[in-house]
Amino acid sequence: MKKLTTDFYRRSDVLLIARELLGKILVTQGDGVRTSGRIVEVEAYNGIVDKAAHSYNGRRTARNEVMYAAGGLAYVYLCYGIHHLFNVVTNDKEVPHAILIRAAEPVDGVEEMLRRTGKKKLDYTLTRGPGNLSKALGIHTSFNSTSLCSPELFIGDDGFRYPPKKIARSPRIGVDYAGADAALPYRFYIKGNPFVSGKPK
DNA sequence: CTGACGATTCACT
DNA sequence: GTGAATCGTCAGC
Repeated sequence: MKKLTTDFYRRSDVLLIARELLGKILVTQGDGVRTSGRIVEVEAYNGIVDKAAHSYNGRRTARNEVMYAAGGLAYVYLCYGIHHLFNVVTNDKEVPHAILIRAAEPVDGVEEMLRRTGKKKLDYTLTRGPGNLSKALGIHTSFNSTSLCSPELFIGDDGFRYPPKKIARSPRIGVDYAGADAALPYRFYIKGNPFVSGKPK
């Protein structure tokens, strides 16, 4: 499996990168244990012109500072005081694009992921939804600003590709506050995959 | 310093 | 379908 390099992340089309992340493998590795999942659902956040993004209108704070870094870093933040949400920072320095990873299919370390989440057996809830995914992979805010080429956190390509007809797009989830931008079709997911959040369609 | 709230999830009606 | 959990962040005073 090849690690994606900074060239992959530092391109300008965040929608293209989001789509290409489908089928890639998100890996975390600590204490010698590897946990990973194949990405099946993502959402793009388009910099300063996207009202749903933390960086809307150039907003720049201690929390979202990493969105302004050059692509290839992780942006992790706490939502609702409970859930750690994992994003991939893309594009060049000073262009705050990011992609939220919303769901994956478990690949390695299922036992470890069950232990972290307190679940008894593998089912669709293990890595379905951004909060659950982060919990299963052990992602927390200390990963914020970490390089996605790190040994303990990276995204790999094992050559697997979903057929284009399996890829669907839709408006993003949970961004109703964003007015007209809430309707933008910036969510990409694998049709029919049980780990994809939201209602099957 | 204070108060409002969120790129969510889960239990319960 | 509805509401609670839970706390860091941020705007405003």
